[in-house]
Amino acid sequence: MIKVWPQKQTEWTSVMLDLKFIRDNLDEVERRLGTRGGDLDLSSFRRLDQQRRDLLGESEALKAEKNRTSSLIGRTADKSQVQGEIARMKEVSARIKSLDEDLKGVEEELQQLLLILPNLPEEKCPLGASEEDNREVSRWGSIPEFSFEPKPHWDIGENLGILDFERAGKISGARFALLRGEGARLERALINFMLDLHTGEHKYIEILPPFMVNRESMTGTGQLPKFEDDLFHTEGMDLFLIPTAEVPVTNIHRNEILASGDLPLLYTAYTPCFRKEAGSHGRDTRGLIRQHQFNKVELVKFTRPEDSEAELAKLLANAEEVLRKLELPYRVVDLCTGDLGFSAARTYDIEVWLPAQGVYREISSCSNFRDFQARRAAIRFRREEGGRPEFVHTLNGSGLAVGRTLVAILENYQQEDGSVVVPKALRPYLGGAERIGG
RNA sequence: GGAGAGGUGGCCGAGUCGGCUGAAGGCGCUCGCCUGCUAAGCGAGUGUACGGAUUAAACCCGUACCGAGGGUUCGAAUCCCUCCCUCUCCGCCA
Repeated sequence: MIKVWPQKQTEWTSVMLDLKFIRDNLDEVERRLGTRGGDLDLSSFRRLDQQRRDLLGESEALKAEKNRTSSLIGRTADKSQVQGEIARMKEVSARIKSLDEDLKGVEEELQQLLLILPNLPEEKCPLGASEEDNREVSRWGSIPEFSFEPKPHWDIGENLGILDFERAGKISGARFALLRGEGARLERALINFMLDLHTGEHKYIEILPPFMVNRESMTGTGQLPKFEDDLFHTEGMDLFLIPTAEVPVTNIHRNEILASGDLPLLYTAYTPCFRKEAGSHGRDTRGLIRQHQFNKVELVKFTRPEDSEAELAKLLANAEEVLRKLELPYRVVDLCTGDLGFSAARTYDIEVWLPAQGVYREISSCSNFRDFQARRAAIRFRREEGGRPEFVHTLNGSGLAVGRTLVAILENYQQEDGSVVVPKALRPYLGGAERIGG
């Protein structure tokens, strides 16, 4: 059904948007990418693209001549008759070599340019510069009322002896946490609860992928080359710690051609995630919200192009279902063009209510990448046997960020006596316990 | 870490002292024929990317691709160099 790993490298021309599409729609591409804000310079594209095609044309014409003449030389028994041809071909070969060197330079320049171009936002995305302009699309659940001053989760957790930031700091440093006893068990319960829900009710296939990946995988999903600074890199082996399961799971089918009948393909994976959080100094310094290492259950889909929009809605609903079952209040926002991630064409964030801060905080991000990652990673499918390969659409979303879910439970279910009630849906995963502490 | 073997099309598998091999042969698959049905049999077809041409796609023309990159040569799957990967044995290890 599904083919195994081919060895072929991704064609460099498939690094972003269709080369022909950019060429033919330069103004539209410029306009739509412009809605993301920031600097955008496509002026060199036209020049490089034209140079490339000129060089390619000249080089290939000479190669055609070389092939013809060499074949003639091969068929001539008496080589003395073709000494002139041989001498001429020697010069043609030198010319080809020179052209190809120029071509290689131009293509590398073009590739550099294309690899750092983000995806085109969908036309339906709200226009805007920052998260201020995101559009709220729904709210669910009722915000809990407290007869006392609700505490932040770090106080609740430390008081219960289930969260230990101080010792984590000693062991590793800032932005690390240690879970203990019922805290550790709660985290593990959440992972199992989420995986069971997505594999059982939502029919995703469970994956346990490698947590370290190579450069090609990181480039395929769009983390590289632009965001290397955010990634942990291993010494000596050129491997990166994954910042999300999206990377290894989407790359499962890199350089593959799937059958139409395989789609949509649904995967879910629990992994730890590792992020440098460079550039976020001073933000969320307390608590579990922003860590160098955190757990996440991810949902990944491969779909046919015409299905991806509907599949994004389902993916979002699948992620929302986790919060509904846990009875945690949340809202969904439609990210504006300026707040979209590099690879995403459309993104819905789910934000859970955190009483101590009195705000909604992101707990899931569900995106449609359309063919952006599929191009970079060469993930294709055939509509029918013998048909031309087309790019699939890829999607993914958190289902959910486990640490932040634990935060939400501690804060929303906290009691005046310092104990925390366990959501009903989670009790079977905690030996039936109804409460932590107290 | 040490020793050895190998990487060819969807798969298996040939490639002679470099030349007409995108690549024999087989299998699979698709279409057609034949046959009460099935099986067998017969015939044809069956990679991808880029560029050109085209209103556009297909067809067509050209180029490239036999793990990757470089070299020798008029010409390389075939010769040389470097790297990567896989397998087997030994060692080490959860």
